[in-house]
Amino acid sequence: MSYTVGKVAEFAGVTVRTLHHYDEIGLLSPSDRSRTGYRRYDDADLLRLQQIMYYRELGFSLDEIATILDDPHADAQAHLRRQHELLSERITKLQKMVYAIEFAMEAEKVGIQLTPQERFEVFGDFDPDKHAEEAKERWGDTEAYRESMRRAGRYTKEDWQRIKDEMTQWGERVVALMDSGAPADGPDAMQLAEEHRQHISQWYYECTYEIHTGLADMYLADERFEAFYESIKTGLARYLHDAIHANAIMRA
Amino acid sequence: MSYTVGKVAEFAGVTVRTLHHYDEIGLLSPSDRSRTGYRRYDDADLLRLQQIMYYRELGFSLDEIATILDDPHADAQAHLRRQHELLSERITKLQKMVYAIEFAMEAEKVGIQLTPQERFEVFGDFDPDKHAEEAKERWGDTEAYRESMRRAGRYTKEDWQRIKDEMTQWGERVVALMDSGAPADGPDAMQLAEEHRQHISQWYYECTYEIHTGLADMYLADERFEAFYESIKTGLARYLHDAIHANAIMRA
DNA sequence: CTCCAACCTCACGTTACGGGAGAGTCAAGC
DNA sequence: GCTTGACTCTCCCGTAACGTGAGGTTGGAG
Repeated sequence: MSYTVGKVAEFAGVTVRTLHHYDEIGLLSPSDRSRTGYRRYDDADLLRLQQIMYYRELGFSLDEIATILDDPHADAQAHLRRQHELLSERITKLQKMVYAIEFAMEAEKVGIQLTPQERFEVFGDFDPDKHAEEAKERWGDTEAYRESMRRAGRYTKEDWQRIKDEMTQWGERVVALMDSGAPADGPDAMQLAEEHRQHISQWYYECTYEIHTGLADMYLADERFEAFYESIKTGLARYLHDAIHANAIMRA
Repeated sequence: MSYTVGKVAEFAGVTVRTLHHYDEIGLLSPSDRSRTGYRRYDDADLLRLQQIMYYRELGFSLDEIATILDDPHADAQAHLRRQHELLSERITKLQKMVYAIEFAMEAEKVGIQLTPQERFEVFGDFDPDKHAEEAKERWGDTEAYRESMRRAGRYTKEDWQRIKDEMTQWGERVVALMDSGAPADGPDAMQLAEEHRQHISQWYYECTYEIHTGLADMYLADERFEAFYESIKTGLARYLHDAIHANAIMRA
């Protein structure tokens, strides 16, 4: 079975020009041509293209990919194994970025100032990246964008005042509850934790139980957050942490 | 507090040239200059740079980033929320790719032929990507690379024969165990599951319990794998699945 | 036999910088 | 106060990985 450029381009999700380019630079030359000069790709070519796309996704230049793929010591399995490893690392890195974002969101909410170094910590050791179509189409005037903008992003000053007030009140209630000696995993504390989660979901972003416990961990693990909550009341950071966890476990 | 290009470049992990470029195209112009013409970046500039880098990581062009960041309707929180969402989607996509790789590795091992469409399914809707330094440095002659190459990638024909034999033997023992009526979550089945995992770890790639259960799920969920194992013996796919899961639960 | 879609080969344009030239600037040490 | 090495400035040309036609050929459905 052999395929034309158009077909290959179609199910590989690249343009015909890209395939022409790969042919030009010798990265992927179709193993055959029709007598009229049409490119004909066979299954082996497709396998190579697949490898190319994975490595490209992982940020290698076409030159590097050529060297990698033409290494006689590495077979298909070795490539897959390698790609698996690199992908996993990349996911870990992106997860760190997600954490950093959650941190920044929370920091901004309570007004903690980040130093420039802190802002860029997560960018420690990588370079640009592309996402293209999907992201492009999403931004602009898609439904998802309007939805997210509808939910937040343009509150009035009064809204912000209300949000702050709500939060302040909530804080007072937590402190009062702590003073009353109620346990952090009791029903009242859990109720307050749930309110906190819903407050975030309503005004900021959808806060799942997972994200919420992530925040709770942050309150304890990060000295800036800990200092912030401890300055309100001694033991508050841990109390919040425990209440949020108890709540998440019960409801999830 | 204000910073020079060099400082900013340093803790943002970009080159000075990049910052010059962003200034040229008006994406990020330092809010001040010294009387001798030196660029001076303040905290607001850094915040903007941080946003730029996140969006860049997410694959937006500099043009698009400019439009996005200059949207008066979106504040810092809105950007963070949006970035969080996009990052999560991206992670999901990469996880799908990891799954696809695991699938391809397993398929190649047992000799299942993939159609071109199947090969590219995961590339459905995105474009190039870069990873740069980290990946570049890793490839070539780093310790990690040599390590992985040492472990696999250049077996002799005899090695391959041994691997195949080992696998065949193992398969026969599983079938025999099934015939004997032993339960899939019994100690013998679990032992065979563990051997399977170690076989993969030894010859192919490090197969964690998590990956192993992923494979088990694949045996049931994917009709090609199911057909493959069912053709050996009816009920084998599920038997393997259950044994691997039982083993993973016990040992983990 | 006729189309139109798909293919071909140039060939110039674009994005996001890299890298160097040539010249001015800053701060630490003598 | 002077040197000197690291840092900065503004051109400006180079590169990678394609995008985007221009102008011409082919192939298969009707």
